Amino acid sequence: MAVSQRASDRAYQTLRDEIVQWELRPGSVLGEVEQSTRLGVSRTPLREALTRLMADGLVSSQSGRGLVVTDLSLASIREIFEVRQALEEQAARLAARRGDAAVFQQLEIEFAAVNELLEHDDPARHAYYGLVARLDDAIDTAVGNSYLAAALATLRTHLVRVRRLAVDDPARLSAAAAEHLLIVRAIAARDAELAAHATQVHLHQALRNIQKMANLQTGLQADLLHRASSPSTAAPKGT
Amino acid sequence: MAVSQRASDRAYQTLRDEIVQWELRPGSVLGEVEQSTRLGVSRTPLREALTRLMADGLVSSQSGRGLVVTDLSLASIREIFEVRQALEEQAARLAARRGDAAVFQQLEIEFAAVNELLEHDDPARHAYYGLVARLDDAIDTAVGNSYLAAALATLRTHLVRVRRLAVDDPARLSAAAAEHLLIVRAIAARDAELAAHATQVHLHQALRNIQKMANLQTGLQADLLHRASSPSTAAPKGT
DNA sequence: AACACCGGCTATGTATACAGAATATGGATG
DNA sequence: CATCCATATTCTGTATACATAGCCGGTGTT
Repeated sequence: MAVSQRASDRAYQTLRDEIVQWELRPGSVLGEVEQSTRLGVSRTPLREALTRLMADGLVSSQSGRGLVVTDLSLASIREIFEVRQALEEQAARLAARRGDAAVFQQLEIEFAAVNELLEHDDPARHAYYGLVARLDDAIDTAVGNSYLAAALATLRTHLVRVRRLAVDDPARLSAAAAEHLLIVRAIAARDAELAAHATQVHLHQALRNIQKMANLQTGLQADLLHRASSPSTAAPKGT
Repeated sequence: MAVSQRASDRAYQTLRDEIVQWELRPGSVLGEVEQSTRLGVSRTPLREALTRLMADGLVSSQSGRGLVVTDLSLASIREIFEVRQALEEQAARLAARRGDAAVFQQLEIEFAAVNELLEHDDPARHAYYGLVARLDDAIDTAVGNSYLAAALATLRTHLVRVRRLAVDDPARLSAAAAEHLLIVRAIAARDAELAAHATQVHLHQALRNIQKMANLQTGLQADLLHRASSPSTAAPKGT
């Protein structure tokens, strides 16, 4: 097995996935002994995993008493998007200047045909999000900036957490695909400023959609409790 | 003041300072036993410190065998500045919108009088860089975005490392202070776009200055060896 | 002489034991 | 009945012991 021989890596990835997938909800206390026994590793590698999670901002030490999964309020989502606007605009701009046009032309074709992807029976939208992930990878590669890539990587981790709240709106997904198409076209056409602007538009709409959904519900937090309580199977029971 | 009781914190800060101050040069191999004995802590907290340094991007595991202090080439400095442009422009813009004008008016007064600071006999420019640090803090506070603050914090760590290469130019420091003054004025006047543009100007000039100095020397690397020569510890391994 | 294999060594990765601190709890006293 | 203090428990933080894996050197064989 090439992946994750080290127990600390396994613990880190497991915990990170669980936090990102809302199996470990914000506010959950992560005791060392508790988690180490649960994950089947000793405390030493688990502590290393927790250290890395702290650096990611996924957990934080709650006033000296235990590590807790960080909260994800609507306010913090807005904060994440403020950083995202800055970094992704820059990434799109640089990718337009430096990218391999052929790569983005190929992506352009795929994004143009994304409606077919969305019509397939794919509740988790794996195909769609896989395409978005490939766009992210293509941008990272085109930019060729490890510091920017690292910053975007941690940011995207948080964004997966956000995604669990805002998905399931087919109309929004279709619109988002159209916005992505604009971005990809601009990059393929080597139009840096248009790529930057299109990215801004996309992020603005994405945040607006999240806020709209948050307003529909009577507070975001209340919904999280329901949505995260029924993990993988079945439809959430209507409230 | 609950400062760094934990041995892992002390080890982290010590190592981070040494890396940033070029006492531990790029390429230095950080063996666990070696460093733990040197710093007087056991391997466990030292490993935690190294984990955090890896997350910061100050050390990296060189092909799985041993942790080494990351390189800081001219290319990577350019990469750092690309991220910095994105983040600091956004920070300046948001600070202009949300900041307490009084705070920045006070900073404006101090930056206007910065030439007096520079004339004092202060080879390390502590007073000047202290003022810049207070501006950074004021911006962070004004923005009120923990994700942005965190991203800027790690970035600034790398920038201190860069600073060790590019300082010692009084003319540039004076010009930089003038650029800072423009930024502070724009924020105090609540002019977000001007603050963003002034920040871009400042960063452009700062990078240009670094590149100019790099060109004067016959390659940056050769100079690093001389400037950072602190022969006591950790010469790069090999030979 | 060159290459391959083997043995030892050093380094990391993990587990566990130990110490100190903080908190909760219970009993006693005002 | 409330409050305060003492004690016990449980947690984190640290140290050390142990296992394992990857390199280096040596030696033997081709």
